[in-house]
Amino acid sequence: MNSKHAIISILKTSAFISEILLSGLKPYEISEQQFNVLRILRGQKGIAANLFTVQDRMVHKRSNTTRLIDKLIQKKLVKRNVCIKNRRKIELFITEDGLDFLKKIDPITDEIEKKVLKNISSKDLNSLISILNSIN
Amino acid sequence: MNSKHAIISILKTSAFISEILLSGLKPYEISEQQFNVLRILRGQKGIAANLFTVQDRMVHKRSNTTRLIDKLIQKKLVKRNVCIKNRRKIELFITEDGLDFLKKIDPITDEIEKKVLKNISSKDLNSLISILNSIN
DNA sequence: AGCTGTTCTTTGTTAAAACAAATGAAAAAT
DNA sequence: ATTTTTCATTTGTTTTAACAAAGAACAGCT
Repeated sequence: MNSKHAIISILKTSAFISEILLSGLKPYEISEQQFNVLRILRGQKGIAANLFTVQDRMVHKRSNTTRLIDKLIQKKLVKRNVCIKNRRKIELFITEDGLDFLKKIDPITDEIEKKVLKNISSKDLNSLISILNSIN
Repeated sequence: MNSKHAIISILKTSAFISEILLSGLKPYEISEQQFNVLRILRGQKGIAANLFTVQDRMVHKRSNTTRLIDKLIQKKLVKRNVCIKNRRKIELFITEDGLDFLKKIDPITDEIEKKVLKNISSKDLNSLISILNSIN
């Protein structure tokens, strides 16, 4: 009975946040997924990531990561090399341009994130995180 | 600091649930959004819904509701009339076929919903719902 | 070496989402 | 009564997601 409510709340809240984030990103002509990949690569701190690694950390695992990254490479935000040790694998890095780009957008997403959660107490925020993390 | 964690948890959990739901729906060849619209129309209990009403209750508000409903009409799960009182509006109803279809799928989604949340106590479930509802 | 199976990534194709603009109908204004 | 404005939905176009299948590279085996 409550399961259904909880599921709907999660899905709706997520869609609500996504829509706000997307409209914040729009002026910069980058999709939510591209933005996520870029942040994953920044999180690597110079260590190469292959497609599987990226996909594993992505929010939406069903999307076509190759083509998503193609777009980022077109924009020169990401660099792709073939791995010398295992030529099936690729090595992905964020470029300097990519880092600059993120630096420009960070304050915007930070503000959105804070704004969205402004009514939630710090205690509730922690409960929320821990409950959600026990789901997946 | 925690805002970012919370946002990511919400988005990831939602994507996780969506993917499971989608794979449950797949054998029935209906998308998550089509399924949602169908449930919204069932919730109307015979009262006509117009596009705006449906869109307002949908999880993803950016999608093209006209074409989404076209698909449901093709499948004869939904009926669309022009409203006589105001011919700009349309009247949407779920058909008998639509109700039967949902009756067939309900147990599957119910089971998924329960399974996904099986580790969450009833108390936590209620906190979760109330925290999320205070976001949007 | 040649064959077989497995891994990692790409490509092709179809369906759906995202956005802008257009249509048609009613209401309001002149 | 005609024009303008607003409303509700549809249509057109481009981008992205979803899925299946192919391709290239490696590892293990005989």
